[in-house]
Amino acid sequence: MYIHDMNASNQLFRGSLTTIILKLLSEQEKMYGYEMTKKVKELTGGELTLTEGALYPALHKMEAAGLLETTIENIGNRSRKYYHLTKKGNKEVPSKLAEMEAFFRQMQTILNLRLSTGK
Amino acid sequence: MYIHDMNASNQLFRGSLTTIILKLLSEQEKMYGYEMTKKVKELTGGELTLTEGALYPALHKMEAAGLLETTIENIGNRSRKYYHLTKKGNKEVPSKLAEMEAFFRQMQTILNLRLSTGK
DNA sequence: AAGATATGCCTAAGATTTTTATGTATATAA
DNA sequence: TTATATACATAAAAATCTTAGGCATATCTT
Repeated sequence: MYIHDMNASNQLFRGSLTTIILKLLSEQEKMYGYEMTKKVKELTGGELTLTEGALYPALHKMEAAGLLETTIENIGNRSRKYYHLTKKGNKEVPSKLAEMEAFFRQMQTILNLRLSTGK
Repeated sequence: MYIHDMNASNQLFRGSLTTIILKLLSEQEKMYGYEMTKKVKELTGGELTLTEGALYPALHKMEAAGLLETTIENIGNRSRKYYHLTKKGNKEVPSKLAEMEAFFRQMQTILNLRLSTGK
């Protein structure tokens, strides 16, 4: 993630997709792509959109990198490709989250933002 | 802006440079490029690096967009190009910060991160 | 005095990631 | 029947960053 430019407020930030995918799969065991897009929309009240054009290439890349594995399940005449973390993928979860957290702290410092501690 | 991928931890996040520049200049009236790189390094204890290769093109783009204006000052035999916010640039500060803040909140929701409220 | 580092600007090639626009197919709701 | 939802995917183009320079002056070390 470099510093750059965010445009529309309903989209995601360059540089966070891998971390989001790892996080989702660390909580849910297995998910399919379309499900992830819905999940992100749901979690953010529709404010963030994970587009399929960004998601699928990222999933394929992560699979090629050995972070994810897939299993196909057929629902009636349609099939879903479920992704789940490999051992390697699992190991990367905490470090990626820590990295992101560190980055956010730094950005808060620079921008002097106040994000609710909140629950 | 979309979700994507952060690599090295010492670099900046894609999509935040414009906001950082606006914020710095909203606090300091005028700054020159090199000074901004030092400021970011200082603010983050050396953890984030604003590279000149990313910064200068961004400054030029923002100037072309009418957000910034420049004045040259000569210090001995060397010159500095100071950037300052235009009226238009000034108006964009709060909305950009709000956008970034909203984005961070959403990411916290998804990633379940806890950033200290702090201070 | 020489050499290294710091200050200060800049660009260009390449890589990466995302946007936008499609394409295909099945299922369900209007 | 038509539109929307589900579900996968790719490809061209745009955007942004990394890396790697280049140039010039000033200061600090040895």
